[in-house]
Amino acid sequence: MEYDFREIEKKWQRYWANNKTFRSSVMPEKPKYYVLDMFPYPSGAGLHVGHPLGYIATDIISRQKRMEGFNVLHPMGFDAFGLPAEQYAIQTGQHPAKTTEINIKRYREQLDKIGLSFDWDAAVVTSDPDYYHWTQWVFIRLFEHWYDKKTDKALPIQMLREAFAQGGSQAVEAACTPHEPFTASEWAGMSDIDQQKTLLNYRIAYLSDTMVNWCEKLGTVLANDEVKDGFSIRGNHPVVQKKMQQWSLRVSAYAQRLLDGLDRIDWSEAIKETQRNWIGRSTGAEILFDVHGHDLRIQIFTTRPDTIFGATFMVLAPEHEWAQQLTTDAQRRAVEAYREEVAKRTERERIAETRRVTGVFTGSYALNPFTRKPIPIWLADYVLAGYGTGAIMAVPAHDSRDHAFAKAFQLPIVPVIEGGDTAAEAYESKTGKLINSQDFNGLEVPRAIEAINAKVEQMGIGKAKTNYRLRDAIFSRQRYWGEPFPVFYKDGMPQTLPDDQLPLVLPEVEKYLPTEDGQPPLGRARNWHDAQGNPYELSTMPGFAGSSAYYFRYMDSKNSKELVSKEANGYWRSVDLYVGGSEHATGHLIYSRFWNKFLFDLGLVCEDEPFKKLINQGMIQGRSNFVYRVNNRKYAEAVLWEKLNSDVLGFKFKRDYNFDHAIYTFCCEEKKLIIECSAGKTAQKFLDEHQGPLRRSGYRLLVLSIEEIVEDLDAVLRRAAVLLDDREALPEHDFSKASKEAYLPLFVSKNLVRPEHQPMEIHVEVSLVRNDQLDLEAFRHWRIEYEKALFVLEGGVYHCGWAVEKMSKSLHNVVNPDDIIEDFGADTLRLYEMFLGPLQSSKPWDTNGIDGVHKFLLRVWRLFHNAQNKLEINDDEPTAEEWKSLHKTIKKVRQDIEELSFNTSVAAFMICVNELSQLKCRKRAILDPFIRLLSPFAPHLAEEIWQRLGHRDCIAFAPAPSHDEKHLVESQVEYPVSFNGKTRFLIVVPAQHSQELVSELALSSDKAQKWLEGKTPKKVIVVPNRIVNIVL
RNA sequence: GCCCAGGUGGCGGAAUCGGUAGACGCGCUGGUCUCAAACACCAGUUCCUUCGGGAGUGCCGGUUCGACUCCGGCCCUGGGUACCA
Repeated sequence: MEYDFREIEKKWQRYWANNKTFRSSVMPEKPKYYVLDMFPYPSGAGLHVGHPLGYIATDIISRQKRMEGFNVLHPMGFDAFGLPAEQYAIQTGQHPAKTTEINIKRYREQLDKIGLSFDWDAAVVTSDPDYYHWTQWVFIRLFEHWYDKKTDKALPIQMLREAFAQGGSQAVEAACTPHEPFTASEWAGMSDIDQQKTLLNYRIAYLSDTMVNWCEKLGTVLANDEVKDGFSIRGNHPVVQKKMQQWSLRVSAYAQRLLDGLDRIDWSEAIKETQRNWIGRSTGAEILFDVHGHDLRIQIFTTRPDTIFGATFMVLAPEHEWAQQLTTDAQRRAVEAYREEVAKRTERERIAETRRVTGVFTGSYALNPFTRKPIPIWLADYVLAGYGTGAIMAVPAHDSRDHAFAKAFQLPIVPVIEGGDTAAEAYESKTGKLINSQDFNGLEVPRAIEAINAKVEQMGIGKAKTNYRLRDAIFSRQRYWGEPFPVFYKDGMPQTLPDDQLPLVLPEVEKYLPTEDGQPPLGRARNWHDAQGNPYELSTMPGFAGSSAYYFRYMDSKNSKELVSKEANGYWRSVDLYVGGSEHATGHLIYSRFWNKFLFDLGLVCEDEPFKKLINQGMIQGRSNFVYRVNNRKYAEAVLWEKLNSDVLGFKFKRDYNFDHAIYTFCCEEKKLIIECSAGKTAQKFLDEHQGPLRRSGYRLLVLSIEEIVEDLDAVLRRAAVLLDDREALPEHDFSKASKEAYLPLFVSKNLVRPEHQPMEIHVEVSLVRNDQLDLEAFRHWRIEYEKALFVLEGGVYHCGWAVEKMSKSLHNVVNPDDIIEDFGADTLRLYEMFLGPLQSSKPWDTNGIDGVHKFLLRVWRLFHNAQNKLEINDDEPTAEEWKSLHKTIKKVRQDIEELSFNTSVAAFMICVNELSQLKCRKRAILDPFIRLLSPFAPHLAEEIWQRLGHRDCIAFAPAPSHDEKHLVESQVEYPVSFNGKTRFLIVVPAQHSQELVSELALSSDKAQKWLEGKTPKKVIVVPNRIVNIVL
């Protein structure tokens, strides 16, 4: 083999590993570049070709940056805690650490084969105690801090204690769980336990009773981003709402900063928008409404205080704390029934019943603070307890949900903004003047909002308020395979472990299931308590715990004293380029920004955003292949009918011939011949029953087995022809052979399939198909039931159908990178993944196209080697043409790399190689920079050639070539000449010609005369170096 | 429903400060080489055509000397989100 990629790739992968070529360290004299891939969860299935897409892209960037003189940090690791390993452990008893280790090993092998320049010395594995030591350590800081709204940062709990001692709860403005206010003396009078309970309302990591997403099947709670449509994202199991004591992280405290930070980072607008929606900021007002006959004031939240005169009723969440008190005796039974019904309903049912309006009247009335008119108070589940104040003023005229509710329960609809037909539907637009609003009539909406807010504040019944949809993240999981909390309980109150006792290592358990009394699996661990016998927390941390600060550990992964040293963090700062899938938009990418900001507040890290630039690589979809299994009988009848009907036998046949209370498949009336198709087994029986009666009526009966029609249609037709020829001849029948193997699977090539064959589309393993042609032998061996399959071919081949679908085992379209590397090499795989299309867009994988890039690499090899496969290179001075080919490629490729447009840079390389091959260029001055330019894309090939060229250091750190404009200047310009915008011909003009001269040359050229048709042009436009357009 | 991304040959895709639409590759067709096949190499390949040319970047309209690119309206596909007041 002239280009022996197997040998070359093995050699250089070994070289890089042995020499630790890509090991990174702090080098203050060099500029840094930190490029990171979202680390994978090592699943049992291994990598398919879709996974390394982003890794290859970041590898090209890393290699390019190294050659540009940057000190590059390009690490990889494993997000190793997770449900699949634990589910597997439950099924098999195998320790999840064991399977995880095996899976990691396999991932590592697969990644190594691709030639990725990772610094494996910096690798982290989240399930490694040396790693989760720091996850636990950060958790303790989260527990030991609270969020101060005045300085807008996290502060130590000790400061909060001091503030409470001095001025009670009024002394601070903190992000906290709502609770009764207390004075300094009340604080001083609290027991230690009560003080601890109170502090939990403020801690950033806190324990509380909250409504959680409980997944019975997984036996654990899930965060909002782990649930979709009432089902768990992992495993698709039903999820219900349940109140439980759980750890949470006060992410909501950071809502505004998480929102503001988005404006300072270079992420795709789509992801930023998703995060903005998830954070869900809305500005409005909280307003108190008196309750008629009660000494209560209900606080509502609204974004439309301008519509307060249209508030004709009030709605509370069914779980609202005052729902009971507000219920009158007459309504009590109805209210209780409704509250029970709502509580029982699962999240899933609730979503399924969206748009079904339900609710119940409490019997009480609130007073509209402006009109003092009583308005009924209802309970309805379209108002959520967890948002705003859990209560709204309903304005049916200007809110569609309120409108639907008012319609359903015949409540009044009063328009207060002109411009809509509010009897029919809600007018939700914020344009128009106020009506029915006393003093505020005539004001435009924005002005009215200001005016009413001011009035509300003046009346002392409310104030402007901003709300966020973003909820605190539930942080405990009732599972085994996760980070243990560094927490023990004393007198029922949580306490964190001292730092010197970290890491708290995950204990062994004999079974990975919950205990008999419903405790999490850690309830099975022996001695799961501290030295004093205080029990440890039984929950473990969720998946996102380990991935929220991993990018800091890479900076200083061996540091056993700190999360990250000041020095390492100060040098690497934050990730310059982060690449991963967009599915993490609302999970990982929010949580890690939150952790980062928290660590920033504590002065532990120097940047408040972790990922400067983010790219979402598109999914690689699978390309499935199909075979078409047909109904044997339908197929046999169809092909036979096609022949009989096309008159090849010279007689007219009828189909579905009705005779003597029976329907026969085909009949030639003229010759009184009936042809019947029958499955082999039943053919003899059919013959015995029908032959006699038909003969008596003067008909002859030819029974054909389906098998013989399928196998040899011509022989069948010959037999029929004989019978048509000779009136007297009796058909012969021998079903002995056919009857044995009735209905062998029959597959018809794609273009021969007809709907009347009743085809079934069957996914076939894509490795059995090449260029959409089926390997029949391999297919027969694929499945035992296809061993004796019959095929109807086109031109000797079976053509498969295809479709683009998700790459998945069940669709048999998974392509393994190892196989591609075995057949074509890692450099070809790398190049082809990039060539497929833009990094960010989804595109189907099609192994068929890979020959193109492989041939390209072969041509590169031949550029340097002669027919004897010996390096052949000379030191001749390149021609202008050769210089130009090289330098335009350098310019294009380097610009494309900056823009992450790798598909076009591969195309540019191909063009360059085609040109240089054409020119038979073997000049060192051209090929030496060329191979350096190519090296980030095809590093193995480049290293090998680089070494053969006589270089002793490896190409990975050779200087990147840069282009020189002087080689790109043109002496001649080719102008397309168009008439009325339609291009007609080209003229070649010296580059220095003026526009007037170009215009004259265009008009005077021979070809122009034909298009001018003697007319004088109205106008001639010359765009320098671009185009000439003649307007007639 | 709302938000985002995207609709270009048989396929993946290229070209957007408006300036030759279809680069590059696959596939296909023809040719050279070969006993033959594979490989390799060369030529062709948007569609229609009366071989003059005409049409063409989801659809309709607009701006312009000129529109895949800008503007208005609509359709379709993919993704996200869903009673957040």
